[in-house]
Amino acid sequence: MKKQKSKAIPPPVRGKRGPRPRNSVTLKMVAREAGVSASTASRIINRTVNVSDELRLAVEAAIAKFNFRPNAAARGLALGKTLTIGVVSQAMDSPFYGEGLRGIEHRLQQRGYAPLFMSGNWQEKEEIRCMEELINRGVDGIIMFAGCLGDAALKAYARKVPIVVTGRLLRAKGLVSMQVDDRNGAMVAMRHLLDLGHRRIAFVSGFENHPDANERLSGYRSALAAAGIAFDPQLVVPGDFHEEGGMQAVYQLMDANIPFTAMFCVNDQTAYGACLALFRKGMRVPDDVSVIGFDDLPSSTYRVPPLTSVRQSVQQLGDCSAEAILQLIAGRRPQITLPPVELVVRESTSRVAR
Amino acid sequence: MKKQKSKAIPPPVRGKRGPRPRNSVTLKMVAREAGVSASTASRIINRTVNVSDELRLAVEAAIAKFNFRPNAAARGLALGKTLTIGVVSQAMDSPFYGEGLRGIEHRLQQRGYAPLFMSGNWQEKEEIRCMEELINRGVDGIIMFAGCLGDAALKAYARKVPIVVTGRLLRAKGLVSMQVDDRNGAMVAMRHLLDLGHRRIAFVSGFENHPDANERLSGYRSALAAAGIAFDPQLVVPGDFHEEGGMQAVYQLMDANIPFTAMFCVNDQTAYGACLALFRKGMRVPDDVSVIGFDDLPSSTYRVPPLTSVRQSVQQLGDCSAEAILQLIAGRRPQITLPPVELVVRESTSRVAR
DNA sequence: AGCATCTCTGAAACCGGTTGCAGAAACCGG
DNA sequence: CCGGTTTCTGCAACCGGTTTCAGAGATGCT
Repeated sequence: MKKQKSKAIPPPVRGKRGPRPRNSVTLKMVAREAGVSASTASRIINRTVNVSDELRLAVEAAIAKFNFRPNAAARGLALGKTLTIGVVSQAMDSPFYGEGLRGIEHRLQQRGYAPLFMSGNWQEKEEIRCMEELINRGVDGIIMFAGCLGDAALKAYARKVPIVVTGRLLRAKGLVSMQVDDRNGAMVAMRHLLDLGHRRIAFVSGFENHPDANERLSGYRSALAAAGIAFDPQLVVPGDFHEEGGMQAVYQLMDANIPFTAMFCVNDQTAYGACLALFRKGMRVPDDVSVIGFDDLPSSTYRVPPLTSVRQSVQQLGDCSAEAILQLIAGRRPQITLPPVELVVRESTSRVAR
Repeated sequence: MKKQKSKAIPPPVRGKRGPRPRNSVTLKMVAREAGVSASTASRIINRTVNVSDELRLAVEAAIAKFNFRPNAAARGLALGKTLTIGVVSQAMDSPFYGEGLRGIEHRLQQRGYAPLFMSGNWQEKEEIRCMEELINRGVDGIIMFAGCLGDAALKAYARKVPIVVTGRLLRAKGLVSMQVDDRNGAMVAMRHLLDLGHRRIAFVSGFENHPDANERLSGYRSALAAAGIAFDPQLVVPGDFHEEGGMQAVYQLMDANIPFTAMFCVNDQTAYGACLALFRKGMRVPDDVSVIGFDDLPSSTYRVPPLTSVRQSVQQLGDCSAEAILQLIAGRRPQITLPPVELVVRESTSRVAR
């Protein structure tokens, strides 16, 4: 007889608790105003069952009067869902991620979900922190936008919460991956340069072993092979997916006196850096060197000269990821196809000088 | 005697409810594992009171064993706070907002808060939707980053939740505003151009009546006045804070045959557009026309040529806003000062051609 | 030893919603 | 006019934490 249930203690309705200056209207208040119970009010709000018109109108009036909005935390707690999707990317201020995030935000919003963005800053450890944080905030799903977390870890997380990951191919339960056709995009870019008569084409890559970089390199090599041009490893220079990498690549090539008439950059930011370095070296784009990027960031339209690039619509990638995670949450196996890559010819490429 | 508390109804511990496949470890499970009650476990986790070392270790072990992380929704509900700050900006994919958001994110994260970003897309109605959504999600505070919502509405919201707003001056209870020194920044930019000998300086503005644009215009006029140059309204052209506006401005000036040797653009994006339009018109920057921007976006470093600009560190602005909202929540009246604006001279400005 | 204090700990009341269950009211057919 | 349905509605039990309050030991003091 550990302790025998009260009765000796007539529940002494304790007064207000300490910290409760919450400035919010509660369901109970609405219900009282409308002269119904909280349950009924809840049911009316969620259209769970039919109720008489009379009550419905009364409740709706009360809601309007108080401008009542149900507390999301409470609802989340009761329902076990938060209508929130976690999004892990690398940096908010990167034009690449920014565009993707916009796509995600737009799609989620129109479905009543809100995104919770977190940045991993290109560090696996930070990404893990983000995942943990998102999970214990109870997000209904997670979109990992071009992250660098290992496949195994990702699969493990997928057992706790639905996940959509972009930028790699990976199959697992509760997980969907989406990847743009890097290889094909690279071939499209290369074909453009080859058509313009270029034969010495440099490739500025990204971080070593980054899947996107590898795929694009693979496309680069295939296109060369298809054109019957021998692959010259000297023309492949590592980068960092940022402007700085593009600049260094140009300096490295020119300092080593390696001749080239065109550059295929792993992404637009790298191309920006390359253009600047070429400018510093007194080379004109495209008259002396043609430059082509990948991603077609919005700002590429406004570069001087406007940059030729391979469009993969990062925004659309984000949009599709959002759609996929929603379907995954709904229990369907999403079958989403990304739009094909597309060459956008502007003014940074031209026929090779003879 | 409304209804006399049970006793007739021996609380028939109902079995598991329908939808509860939640894959989470609960405090109760941890407590049971450690052989203590939930209350004690909670106290240990939050360091609310002293407990014997023995129990603490037991609980910590259990937490580690299950990798327990308290459910944020439940905690939020109980505490009345969510450790979440709502952030309303205009667009995630804008380099300007992206940078600010990054500053906010970084600061919040190191204080254990998470940002909930929402975009208003330059529409007051959308901003209202964001505010409502954030409030009923129970955010602890809101940062309105360069928003366009009316002052009155903002003040009204400030009575429900602490607010920090950037880009305008406004005093109200529960509200703090932060503004960069637009006027002074504009004067710094102008002084630079004037020092280089320019006399016909165009100003490309933003949306009409936008406070930032007005302040910068005011600085433009003051600098002219200080240099003893008459203000020529023909040289002031409206824009849209985007590249497109900068392009149109150049076309408008040149089509009207209005001579100018330099342009002061209301922000960097406008300057990008101006540079492109000048390029299209066959004018060289800076040889024929000097161009200066405002904001010093990261990508300005990598333009061709690198853009001279007034640095206001949007990231730092975000950082300060985050600090301010945290202080406001803590009940202190924040006393934050932004770093002063700073001229960054690069290669888009040069001495006027004679 | 006896009584007042102090320190820990657990039961139970909350936070603000949702929902299973059952009772009440309205509706029906015989 | 009555039992059987069907439709509504309210009570109370959750969701997973935090916190008040009181009870149990341990300690201190006379």
